[in-house]
Amino acid sequence: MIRIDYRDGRPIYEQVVDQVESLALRGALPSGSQLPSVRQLAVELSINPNTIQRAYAELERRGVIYAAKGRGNFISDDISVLRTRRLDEIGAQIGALAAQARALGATDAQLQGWIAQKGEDGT
Amino acid sequence: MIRIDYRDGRPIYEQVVDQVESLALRGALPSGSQLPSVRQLAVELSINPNTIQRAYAELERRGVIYAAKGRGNFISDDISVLRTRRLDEIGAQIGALAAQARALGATDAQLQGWIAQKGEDGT
Amino acid sequence: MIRIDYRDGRPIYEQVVDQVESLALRGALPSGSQLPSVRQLAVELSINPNTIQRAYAELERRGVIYAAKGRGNFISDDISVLRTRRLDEIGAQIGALAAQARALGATDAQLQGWIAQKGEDGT
Amino acid sequence: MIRIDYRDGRPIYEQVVDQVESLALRGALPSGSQLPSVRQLAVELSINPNTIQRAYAELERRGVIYAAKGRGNFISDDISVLRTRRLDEIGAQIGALAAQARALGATDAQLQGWIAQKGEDGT
DNA sequence: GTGGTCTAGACCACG
DNA sequence: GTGGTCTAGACCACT
Repeated sequence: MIRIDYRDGRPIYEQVVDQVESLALRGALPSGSQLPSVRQLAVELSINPNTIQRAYAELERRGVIYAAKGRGNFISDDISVLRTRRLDEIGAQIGALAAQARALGATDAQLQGWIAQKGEDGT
Repeated sequence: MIRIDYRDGRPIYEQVVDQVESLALRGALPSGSQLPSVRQLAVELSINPNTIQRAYAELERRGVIYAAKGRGNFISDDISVLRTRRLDEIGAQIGALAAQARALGATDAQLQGWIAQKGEDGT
Repeated sequence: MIRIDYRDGRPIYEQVVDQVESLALRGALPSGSQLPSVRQLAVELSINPNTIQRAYAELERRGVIYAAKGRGNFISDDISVLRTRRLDEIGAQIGALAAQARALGATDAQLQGWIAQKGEDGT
Repeated sequence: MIRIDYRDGRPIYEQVVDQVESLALRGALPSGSQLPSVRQLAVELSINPNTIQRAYAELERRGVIYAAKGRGNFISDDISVLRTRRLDEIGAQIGALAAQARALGATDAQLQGWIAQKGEDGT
């Protein structure tokens, strides 16, 4: 379910955080569902438990999951709030990139093309 | 002309690279114009000459500038090519972000709003 | 009567202890009244009887309840003593927080506002 | 400047975070001033560098300090914002405790006494 | 068995 | 020399 790309320059714990967050925000991991334990996921991905621990701590800090000592880690209930917050962030990033593109001479048509849904008429 | 933000987590040499590249692509630094020498810019920014050297090396690798030994560093002639290449990169990033946003339930109207030019009717 | 919040980071036994103690000190559980049995409460809350056992042991240690072997657990008689002791603790905490606030530049007016009864003129 | 209390049940890294944050918010560590390096402070307190690293990471997350790779950690510029935020937190805590105290029968006089400045007429 | 903390030691990027 | 990441192994509190 989670994959580590060692060629990726980003730290492992960050890759884990992003993938779990993405799955949770998309609803692939429903609220209340239990995550694999720190040790179990560490074995599965063949990395150190401390690295998973760090990823889970960051996810809890972001409100994506909550930790119950002795029981496990679970997807948080208020995911929709996080989803809208994430959408705001993406919007800000797209806005900044669009401004950069315009400064380099991009036309509205180009911008439209970039955000157009890929394969929208795919069979 | 170039400013270093020490609070920024990004490395100093990267900040220099990005700012010079941005100025060149926008045309603020025309083709053939000479850049400040490594030592001069290092003194001006109060940072280590090695850091400037590294930034200039990266800029040369990207084709933004070229180094003429004993004479100095100059903005490359083929800036327009780099500009279109940079626009392609931005386009790819915006496309990826737009796909993410759609996966989280963003509407076309939202996407349109994000790329809309800010203050287009500003006085 | 007692509710467990699994999202709360605090251990379950501590949540049980705090809630029973609070009910007892407020008089909602009068002196001498019988508590649910360990097994019964464990079933009701769907948690391990060991956890309830630990909570009751802690409550007995604090003098909030007493255990009569073979008969059950009962609210202690000397609740008023515990209430004043608890008030002393709260007072110490408020005092420490007030000192912290003053060190950060809080005014007396702010402190007064914080301890002012909320909704004192509520209908 | 920083002291670890091993009898304190709280984790070491949290003690470091709280003490540095307190010093910064009170102005004892002015904005821009450099903190001891991770390794140096670890030696000074006779604890593992990783523990200090974790404390500094948390302080950076809170906006109290910023880290410049290869240069060191420095107190952030916008401390006043954090101070008011911290005061809001303290106010909320005092409010909650005051409500608890009232529920246990505390009088306004008692509350006033608790927030009264200690030793205000000390010679 | 589970999460949380800590130690010890190593490697890398940056300046 | 400095911060950032990772591994290995250990101990503790909680269920």
